[in-house]
Amino acid sequence: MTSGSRHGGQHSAPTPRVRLVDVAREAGLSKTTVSAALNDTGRLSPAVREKARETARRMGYRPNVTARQLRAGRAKLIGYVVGEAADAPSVFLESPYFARLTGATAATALRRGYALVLLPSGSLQSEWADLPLDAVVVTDPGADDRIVDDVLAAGIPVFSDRSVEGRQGAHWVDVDIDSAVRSVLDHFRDQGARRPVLVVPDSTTRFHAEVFAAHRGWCAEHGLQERVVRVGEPGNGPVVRAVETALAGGPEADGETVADGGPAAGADRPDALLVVAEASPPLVLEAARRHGYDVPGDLLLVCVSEDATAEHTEPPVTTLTLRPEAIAEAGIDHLVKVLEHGSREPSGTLVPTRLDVRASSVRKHD
Amino acid sequence: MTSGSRHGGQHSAPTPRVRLVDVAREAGLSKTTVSAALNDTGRLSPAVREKARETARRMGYRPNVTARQLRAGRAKLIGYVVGEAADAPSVFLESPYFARLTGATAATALRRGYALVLLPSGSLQSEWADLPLDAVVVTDPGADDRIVDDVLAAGIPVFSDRSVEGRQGAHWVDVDIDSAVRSVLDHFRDQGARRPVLVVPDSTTRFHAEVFAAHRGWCAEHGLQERVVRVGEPGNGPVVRAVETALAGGPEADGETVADGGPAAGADRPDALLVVAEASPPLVLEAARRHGYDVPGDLLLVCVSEDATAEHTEPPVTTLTLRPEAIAEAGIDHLVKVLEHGSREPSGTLVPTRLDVRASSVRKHD
DNA sequence: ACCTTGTGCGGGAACGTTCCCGCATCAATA
DNA sequence: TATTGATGCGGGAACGTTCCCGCACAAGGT
Repeated sequence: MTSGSRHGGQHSAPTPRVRLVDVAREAGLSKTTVSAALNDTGRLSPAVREKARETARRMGYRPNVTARQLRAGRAKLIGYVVGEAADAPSVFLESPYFARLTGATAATALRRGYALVLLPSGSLQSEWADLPLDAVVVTDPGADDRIVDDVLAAGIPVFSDRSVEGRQGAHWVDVDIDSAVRSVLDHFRDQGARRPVLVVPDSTTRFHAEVFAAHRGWCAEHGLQERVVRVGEPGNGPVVRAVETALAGGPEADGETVADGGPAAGADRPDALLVVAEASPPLVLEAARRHGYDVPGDLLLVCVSEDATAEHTEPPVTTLTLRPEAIAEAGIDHLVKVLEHGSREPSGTLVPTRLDVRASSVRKHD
Repeated sequence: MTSGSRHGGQHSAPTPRVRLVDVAREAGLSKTTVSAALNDTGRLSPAVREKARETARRMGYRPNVTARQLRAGRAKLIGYVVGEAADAPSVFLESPYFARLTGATAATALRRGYALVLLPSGSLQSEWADLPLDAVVVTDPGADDRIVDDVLAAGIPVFSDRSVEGRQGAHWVDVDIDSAVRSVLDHFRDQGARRPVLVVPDSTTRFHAEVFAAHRGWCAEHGLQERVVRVGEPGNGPVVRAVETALAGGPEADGETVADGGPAAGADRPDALLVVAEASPPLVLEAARRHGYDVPGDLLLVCVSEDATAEHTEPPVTTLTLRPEAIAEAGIDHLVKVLEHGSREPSGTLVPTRLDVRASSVRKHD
């Protein structure tokens, strides 16, 4: 047992990786000294320090991260799950919002020294059970989602949205969707619209429930009829059909339901449309045109979307961005604070949105 | 030093986690026995096995994954990088192709017992250096990309596309884009098109180079003029402008260049369009309409895209899908084979594509 | 009666690192 | 010359697990 094939020799000793002791022996030093030299700690003479470093470099030494982690007690790993739609496995990334949120979260985490492990929605706990996760980020958990409970039960801190507020070991960052919805409705009103209609998914997500509530509140305060079309399932098809329902008249088949007074035809046609469901702006625009609307002449349009196509349509579509990058940064910052400074406060952060006003929601001056 | 606050006591001993020895002591057994009981190995009497399990359950024992990994020598962790566009940090997920590929890779890997760590493009090696990665998956590395070299130099196996073929420690899975491009051109020809034009990014990616080569080969074999418009940068804006260049006539400003004989106006107008650059199908369709084309009357259209909006346009757009799920599965299967069965073969796998023919590329029968 | 075989469990090393010490050595001071 | 203090380096434990052994004891055969 000299160099190759240590433990239970496989067949051809893939790469008898060089350890700290190997470097130490080669350099005629102790592993303690070499460790100190490489980590720039301890009291060492410059000569010895350089000798250790040079030897390590020459031998191609790379520290064993796992051993380090064991010593340190933390793996600097964060799990990342998107709740909701556990039935539609791993399609979540197709949504521009989640795509950008995911990318930004990974990048921010890495800059703070943490790596993000992608956990597809609906992952069994047996699958992430043997990952040394320091925390788990759960974005948009469904109301009946098991994942949050499972992770908390495993003793792992959870970072999610406001729906986990108050639970032991759970922290949250959320978007200020109440103000956002109100600001869009205000914008519609400023532009002269009096019959705005809202298209929103009929999901168990806290986010969508809050959109609905904010809209209801605003309508009540302004004495306006509440016009809502709810979309049964995600995807461009259902959303486009819901938009058509909203624009054409009464409720139709296919999962959509109309709450309270639905939009009516004729003189009562809607004059503004707020689409909160994730849908491609060009498709929404096309649907409006098919139903004889001129945007923004007859209909003001705002989509809650991160879809970049919005600025390339004719007219460009006004979007309300949730600023996923800002959410990611706020979330990771909060996480690091809790994990490293033992911040016991289960407080949360509210991130503001931004309305990018484009031609689709600005009334023409004629 | 009894239970709480072992090493250098922090301030309030967050959670003095229960270890194997704690369970053992509590149950009046040895750690060896408890370990065997929980892992269902060794020779134990049913009574003892159950006692150990019950005690562990009662005490809320959860094994330390890091220690396990140290013993096992592998962390079952795979890095995942998207090369190219290191300048546009972490936007890659917005492309439906990469989004689906990423999701599918994560899901497949997890099913095989590996977890995926998301490494934003342009990550410094100092950032992933202290991750216990068993392998790194690099999708679409740019020709001058440092990442592949860095990872290989770190002694970590790389799984990428065919561009890494032949390099020590590198393995590949690629898409059969040559056949794919030819099949689309054949399809155009079958539908009566004689002046197809190709829109392709001007990138250093192997994929795009191969698209260009396949097109050139097919044109030469069929004695057709080679019509190509290259797109300088990614994004819907540039691609749409490139499409307009292709449809309108000669080369224009804004980064596009026309190789060889560019598409001409008048009677020589193109009658088929193959867009390989990632772009929103509705936007491409709209651009064609703006230039007076009827699709598929005057112009057959095929997009290489995973964008789900393609089936919701009017007419629906024919797409060539690279089948990201299939690529992911082939890649991970190959990876597991190499990592676990020590398969030294640096061979690769070629995954076939699929053409989803829709109305946009089928000539009307009149 | 002894030797063998098998079963049930525990001791201890190993995985590779970090870090707390302790022991030399040497300069500076009494 | 003896005492202190600082400096430079190494020994060994610890992190929490798995797994190779070895030991005790019981049962079966001669």
